[in-house]
Amino acid sequence: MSQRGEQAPAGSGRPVVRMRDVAAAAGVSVKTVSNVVNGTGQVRDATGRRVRAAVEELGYRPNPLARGLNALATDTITLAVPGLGYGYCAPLVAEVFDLAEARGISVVVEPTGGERERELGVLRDRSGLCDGVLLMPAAVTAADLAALPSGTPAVLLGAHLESSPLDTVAFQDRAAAEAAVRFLLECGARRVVLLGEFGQSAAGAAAQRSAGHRRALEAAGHRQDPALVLRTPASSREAGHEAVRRLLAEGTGFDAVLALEDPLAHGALRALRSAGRDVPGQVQVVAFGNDEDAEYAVPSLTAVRADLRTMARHALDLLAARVRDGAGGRRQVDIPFTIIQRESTISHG
Amino acid sequence: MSQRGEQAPAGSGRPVVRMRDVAAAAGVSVKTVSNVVNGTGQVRDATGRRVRAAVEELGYRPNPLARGLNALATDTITLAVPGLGYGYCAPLVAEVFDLAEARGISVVVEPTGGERERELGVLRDRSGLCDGVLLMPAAVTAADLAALPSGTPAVLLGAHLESSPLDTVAFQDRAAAEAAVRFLLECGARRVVLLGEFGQSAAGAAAQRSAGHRRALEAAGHRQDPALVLRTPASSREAGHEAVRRLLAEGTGFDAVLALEDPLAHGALRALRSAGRDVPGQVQVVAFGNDEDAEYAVPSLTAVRADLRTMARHALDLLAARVRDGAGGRRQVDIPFTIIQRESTISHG
DNA sequence: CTGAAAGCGCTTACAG
DNA sequence: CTGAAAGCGCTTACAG
Repeated sequence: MSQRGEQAPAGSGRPVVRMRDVAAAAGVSVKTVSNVVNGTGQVRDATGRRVRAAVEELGYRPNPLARGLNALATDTITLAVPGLGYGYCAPLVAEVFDLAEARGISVVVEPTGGERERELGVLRDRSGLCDGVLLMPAAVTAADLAALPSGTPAVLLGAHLESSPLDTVAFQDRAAAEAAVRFLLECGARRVVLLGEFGQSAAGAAAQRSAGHRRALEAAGHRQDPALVLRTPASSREAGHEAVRRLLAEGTGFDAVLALEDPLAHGALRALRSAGRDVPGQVQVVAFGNDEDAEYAVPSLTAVRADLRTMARHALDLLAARVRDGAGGRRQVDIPFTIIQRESTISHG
Repeated sequence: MSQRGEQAPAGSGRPVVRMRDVAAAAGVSVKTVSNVVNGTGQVRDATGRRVRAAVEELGYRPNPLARGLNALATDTITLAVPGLGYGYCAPLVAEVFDLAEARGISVVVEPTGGERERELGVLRDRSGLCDGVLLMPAAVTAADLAALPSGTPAVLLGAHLESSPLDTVAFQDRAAAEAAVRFLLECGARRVVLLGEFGQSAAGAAAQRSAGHRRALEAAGHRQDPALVLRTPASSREAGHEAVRRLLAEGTGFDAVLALEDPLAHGALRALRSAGRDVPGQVQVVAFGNDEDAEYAVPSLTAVRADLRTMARHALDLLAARVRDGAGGRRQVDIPFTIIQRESTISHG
């Protein structure tokens, strides 16, 4: 006997209509209802109509939980990001939503706060709930990932974790930073401040970008002055503002700023303005980011922009392949970038 | 017989460890494992240890789908918003995540694109997948909601839908707009432009805010000049820029702008700057929003700010009560607001 | 084209 | 304190 009979669950006030109820109403078996609802098997026209009428009549909706329990597939993926407020998380999440929807899969966003334990937790615990995980790693290391029992299919988003076992879609961070600094040098800059938050991870995006900064300087016969590498406690506007304000107060000379995240650049602009420095006349500014704020900043910000939609598409493709084909050689996709020139740099050539 | 036996599902490479496997390994029944895993019932210390060891050993993780199927509760809520790029969606989603996590419930974000059909679809189809729905309505009407088979518990977020049957947490939009306009009048403004995107819905936030605008003007002995109500096609910076640019080109006189969304105000600022109008000297600007951009705009923006965290908290409380207690009188919570004075208005008193 | 049975992985009464 | 059975709502082979 059903433990609930025809009753709704206590307190919910929601009548539960089961496939069985529809079958009874239509005078067919549960299997036939299932066939009609899912378009599987063959169903006679008349039967189909009768079933659909009953579905309509009773307001039947299939229970995805029960369906998923059988399929061992949920048509759901988990997207784990530090948080919607971090860097390009929000726009990237939006792109993933968009593409996933077109493919008929749901997306569950799981914030990790950029904490190692929570990043690992997602990989460990979301198995049953979703077909795969898209993780934007902040604190987790390649060793952590290698130690994980190879569970849920997963794809890393954003940064390369060199020896990690997982598929990765990453920005060409080092190349992008290198290009940005080269660009600034061509614009006449000589002393380029690197402004950003550096995590522990030597493989993280910030480290890659820092390496690019150094290489571009060295290629041009300069060297990376440690005084010009500003490590901020966060990637906020406030952090950018404070770091540049302090640099100005110290009297350290510089003529350009490369900000690793958009908000830092906005803070830097404000500090420069307060100090009466002209941008781009005295100091040029370039920011990593995809932010529409960049266009509306004063002056508008020259930006190193990665194509988040392309990133989202590759990530979903890799994950789908992984879910379908299981383990196998690690795959890696690099996302290119473009420099969008705006008012914060001196146009040239 | 199990259809999978000891095999992993084809292609996934993921070994599935079931409760039954743990039970076998620990030499107990499935029920006992369940007791240990969930902390239900009584379990002897030694048994508990043995079970936990087996769990660890085999890397067992409970399947939440199966658990949910029984409980008819999923500890998951669906948060349906137009999209992360819309208005205050992203920060509100972030707040909901935060609070939900602390309560141990997962949040699935479902973008609706602000389309009526998709908004209704969420309410109809997410029943099995979650315990309740938080919906930020954009296109749906009270009549639509009334016509819905009373299914999933749901709470409306943001705007009041007067005769809707659902619980609501809303901003005091009309009162806020009224206060903002009154504030501008006290700052010496006389002709206050209302800049925003108005949906079809007469009950929407924009309509409420427009009503507040009118009432404040009338209370001060002015009247709402239709030429100063700018209906934008979107709530983007671009739309704000274009609308104000056109108003300036037409030569219509005005000395203040109340923007219904933050980005519109940024666009307006840019148009004013291009036209050489001093802000706040010639034109004062106030924006609805919670945006940290407002602080870093040039000039920084005076904002009407609602407390999104408070809104998120009330929404979760209402939904939890609804899930727990079922149908009953409709509840409604109003979220207050504050005006944050910054550089875009002339300080007074 | 349709049905009766077994199963997905877990929990909930019911017995001991 | 622990177990064997029935059930959650659906689907998947297997028969007809």
